[in-house]
Amino acid sequence: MNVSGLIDDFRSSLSPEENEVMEVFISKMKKNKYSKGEQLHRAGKVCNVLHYITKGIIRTYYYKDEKDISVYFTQEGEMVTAIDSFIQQKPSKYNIETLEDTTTYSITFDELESMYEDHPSFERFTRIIMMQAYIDLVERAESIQLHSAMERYQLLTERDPLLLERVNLKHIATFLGISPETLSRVRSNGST
Amino acid sequence: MNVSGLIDDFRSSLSPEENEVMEVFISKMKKNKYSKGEQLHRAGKVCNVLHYITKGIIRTYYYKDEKDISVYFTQEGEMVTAIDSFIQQKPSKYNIETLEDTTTYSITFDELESMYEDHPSFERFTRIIMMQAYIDLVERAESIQLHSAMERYQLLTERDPLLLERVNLKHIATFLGISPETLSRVRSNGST
DNA sequence: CGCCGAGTTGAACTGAATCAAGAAACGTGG
DNA sequence: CCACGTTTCTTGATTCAGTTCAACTCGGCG
Repeated sequence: MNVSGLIDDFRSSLSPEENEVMEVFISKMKKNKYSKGEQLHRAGKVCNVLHYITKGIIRTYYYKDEKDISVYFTQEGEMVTAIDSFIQQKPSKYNIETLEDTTTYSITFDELESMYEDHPSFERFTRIIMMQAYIDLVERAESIQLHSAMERYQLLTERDPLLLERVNLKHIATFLGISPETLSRVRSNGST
Repeated sequence: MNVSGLIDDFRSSLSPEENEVMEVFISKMKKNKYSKGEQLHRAGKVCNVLHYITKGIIRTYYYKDEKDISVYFTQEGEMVTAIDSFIQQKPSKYNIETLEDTTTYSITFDELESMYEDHPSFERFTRIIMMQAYIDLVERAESIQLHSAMERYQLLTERDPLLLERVNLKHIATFLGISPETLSRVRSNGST
């Protein structure tokens, strides 16, 4: 899960009483600091924490036949959790690690559930986030299905040029669904 | 958007007062009948209708470089809308058509919004649907990224063998992200 | 009976993976 | 701050899965 802009964007669209609910939400969040290379979540475990990143960058990945496949990169202003596990509270297939020193604010699954109980209007927050996340994912799925390695790389450079500075190319490669060698060639050829 | 089982599954997990909200929801839905080949939505228009299918099958597709690409097939017990448009009320890139004579129950975007207003707990309905849809889509995106044409075809035959009986192979092919020729070969080779 | 779309089959071609080797960058300890 | 080993990235040669183009088959349906 990986939603842009989110909290600020969301809050600006809120009514006063909704904003109050958001205050409660934010007050429940706990600050965390992680150093580069730290593991936030391991595959096989149940993930019950949702992180909002204020500094740093986090990689979500898993193993497919021994090979490490990157699924998303989550940066400042975005949220990350092992989504498969968090939603259903079942063991996750994903690993989550920091790629830089990172600061997050986190909330647990239980706290979130109790938010829904106490403040039904808070469901709206998650609904809107999920919808946006869904649309982003549709775009990603289609980009993999329909675009060549070259096109996918170019789309990424347009959408998030900074990411290439922050993340190893081998991770970018698996994220794009291509081999590191192909990514290298795509980058040196440039135009075609 | 394409969620399995949904209304029945969902209702069985509801508390009495939640079930009441669902009654309101259902009472707002309007029955529709379409014949085979009818167009439910056209790309470029804003889609403000959500359909729940009780009979028939519907194909969502769009054009990429003149080519018709199938995105999903929605069957009985599932919901369909031009998701990109419905969520944000912007013009859609998708077309939606029936592949058989089809019966649906539909609700408009405005009615749904007013449901949220009047019954905040209804947000939960959409939240849970979106989450499930999200997880399904993640699986689909990964299947395209990581599996060969053969594997994708086999996954589909396991997950939904009936679909192959109801849908032209050329549509199955674009849905799987392969050419009709490759699909044909995959089907005749069988094992490998 | 002949047409038409759907599906199959064959041959040539191509984008990307794989395998292998070398170059560059990185970081850790002395 | 340099030296060394490790990891990351590039480059080349080969191979392969899947596309494209083209011809052909089959099953309706006017």
